[in-house]
Amino acid sequence: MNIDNLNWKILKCLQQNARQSNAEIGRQVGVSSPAVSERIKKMEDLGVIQGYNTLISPFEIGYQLKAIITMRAFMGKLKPFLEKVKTYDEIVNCYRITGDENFVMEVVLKNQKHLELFIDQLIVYGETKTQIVLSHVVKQKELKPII
Amino acid sequence: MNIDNLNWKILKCLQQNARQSNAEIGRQVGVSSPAVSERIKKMEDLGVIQGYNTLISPFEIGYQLKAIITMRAFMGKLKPFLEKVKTYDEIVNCYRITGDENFVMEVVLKNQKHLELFIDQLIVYGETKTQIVLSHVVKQKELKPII
DNA sequence: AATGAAATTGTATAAAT
DNA sequence: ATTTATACAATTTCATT
Repeated sequence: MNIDNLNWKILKCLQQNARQSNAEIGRQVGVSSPAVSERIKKMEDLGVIQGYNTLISPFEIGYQLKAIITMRAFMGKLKPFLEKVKTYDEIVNCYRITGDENFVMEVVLKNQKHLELFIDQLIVYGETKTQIVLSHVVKQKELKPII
Repeated sequence: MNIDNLNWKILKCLQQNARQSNAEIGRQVGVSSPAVSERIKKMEDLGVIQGYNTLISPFEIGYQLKAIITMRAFMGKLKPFLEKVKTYDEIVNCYRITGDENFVMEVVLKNQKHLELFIDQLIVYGETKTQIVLSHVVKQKELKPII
């Protein structure tokens, strides 16, 4: 899809605050609200916009620990893990990657005990490496047009 | 903050689609729209809700590559990198982590050449390890209440 | 802390350019 | 593809419980 300047402005608004009204976006980008509405709908239909999320502070709702867990699946366990991975509430994001390791996951946990129990579940599928998150230095940075 | 059952239901709705109206959420959870509005506002003020994002497909807008880059900062380069990291448009997320390595980043890139140029910028600050993302197996999974 | 009602604002649709 | 007009829906504010 060719994303023109106006669509980029709309995407910028939506990335900053997805809950803004179309009328408010229209005011910021200089078109009417039906124009905004139609362009957003088209970008949704074409898969440019994949959804609207709410960012929740894991800490505030009781998840005291965040970790990055990298996993190298055991022989024959990659496919079973691909099925299982969707069922873990702890895994917020999981990427399949190239290299020695097969998966990198962003996980949220209540405490150390929860981490231990969670790793115990993973080691059925592969060898894991756990890195505890100290801080979120760059958070869901907005995507910009490619020059 | 103590998040009661009703707030959890509201958060569930907002996580599924942040652009739903308060009236629509109210219908789903069984309260009036001013009640939804007030509870959302309180959760925003208390930092439980940190914002509303739009999920954009990097591929559709011309970022053909996604990578996970892990970095071990050189002596004396950790603090300078903490300043610099916010300025890179390629870095969508960056976590500071425990262990041998200091940062793990999720980056979006146009192509291989862009990746090469980007890594050239990073190696001023530290030693990097790049893992190319093959697929996004679990995508921004919704946070659930802790039992 | 939630509701109901009134005023304001936003959305959706259709007709026109 | 966008605007304007219009009918309908949602939001905000506030009095009430």
